[in-house]
Amino acid sequence: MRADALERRNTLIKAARAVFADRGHDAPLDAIAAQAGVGIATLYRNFPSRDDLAHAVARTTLAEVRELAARALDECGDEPEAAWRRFVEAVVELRMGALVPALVNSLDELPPDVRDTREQTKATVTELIHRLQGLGLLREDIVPLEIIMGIAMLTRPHVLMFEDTTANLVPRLIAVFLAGLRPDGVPLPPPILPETAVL
Amino acid sequence: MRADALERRNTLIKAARAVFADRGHDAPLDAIAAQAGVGIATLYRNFPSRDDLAHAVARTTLAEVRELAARALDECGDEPEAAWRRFVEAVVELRMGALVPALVNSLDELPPDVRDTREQTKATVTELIHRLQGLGLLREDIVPLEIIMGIAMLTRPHVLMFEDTTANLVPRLIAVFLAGLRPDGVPLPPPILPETAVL
DNA sequence: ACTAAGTGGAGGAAATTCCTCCAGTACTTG
DNA sequence: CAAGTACTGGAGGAATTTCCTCCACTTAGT
Repeated sequence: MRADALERRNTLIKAARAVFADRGHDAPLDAIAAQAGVGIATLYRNFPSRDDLAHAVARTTLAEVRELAARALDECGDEPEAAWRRFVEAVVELRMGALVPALVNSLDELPPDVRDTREQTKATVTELIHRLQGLGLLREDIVPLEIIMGIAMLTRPHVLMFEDTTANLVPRLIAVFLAGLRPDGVPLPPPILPETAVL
Repeated sequence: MRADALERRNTLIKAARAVFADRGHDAPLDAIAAQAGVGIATLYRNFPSRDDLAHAVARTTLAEVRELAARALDECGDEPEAAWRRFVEAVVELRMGALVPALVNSLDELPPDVRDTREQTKATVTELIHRLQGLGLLREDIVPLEIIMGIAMLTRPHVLMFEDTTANLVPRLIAVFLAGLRPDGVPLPPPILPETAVL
């Protein structure tokens, strides 16, 4: 594969993540090509179907989250509090909410490698959160999935996101959510474990 | 106006709220008519434009929220904690997230009566939250708008919402959010007040 | 400098959504 | 309970959006 072609391919994946996050999984593919500054044909050549593109987005994003969780685990020894904060900030930045439709719409026929990445990411994130629970930084009565889903929901696309006046809103809401995750909060009703989810 | 026609009109508004909440403000009007179990012509006769319908949804929903806040204020004397819980539960049930696009897309040319209802609702909700802050049940470093927006974001439509396995997720996330709203949580960064918002 | 890999975007096909029209249905009133 | 009129449903053509192929042209790599 030619070097410039590979670069364009990666640009497309990034653009797709942004557009899926902003306008949902049904966003016109033309918009993604435009966002990537690339012709529509280039998109179709790289990703014959919408699902191919969605899976590529899932693959890279999940890998990034895994990477972030692994780093946070490393840093847990020294400064667990800061490590957790940085991890959440980075995940917020990734706009994971964009992944939900891609992963859920076709959980059954998910390509094996995406499925694997998902499992690995899930394992690493779970380890991180259990570690933090052990350290008394996160409440015990919550499962990792719920935390990730909460972040995903709060960072999903939103009309107001494009307004300058509310640019500050999402971080604030995340902060409240994180405050609610601390162990000194009021107890939660017991969870029912979902099978199907982003992570 | 004939009695059955009025009833259909109300059914349409409820259906529109549900469909807007589930599929966004751009949902096809046919879907709303279908959800209401009514012909498309009936929808167009009652609401010539999409905005007319959206405004009707906003009008009734905002009025309902105001009603709920007023009731919660009444009950604050006896059992403020339970009053707050019931208020939030009811607002969650209303799927306020559906309103955001309707109110924001055209804040300028919002019909006067909707604008008025919005102001009144805003005032009552603000009073309720200030009261609860005074009672030490809610943290002081947050503005009413942020609370409502948090609930709206967490109750927005979501692919997973339709899965039985995750039916339990939203209440849990709301519970975490509420826990984060309690005054004993960690302090939040200072807010920047948004001008434009649901409430 | 040559060649094969790669590109953009025009534009017809396909799908979706809009919205009018009118023959027919069913409240209401007397 | 009959008459009249307010109201209904949904077919279907127009308008819009989205898809996706095709090919003349460009450019990276050797």
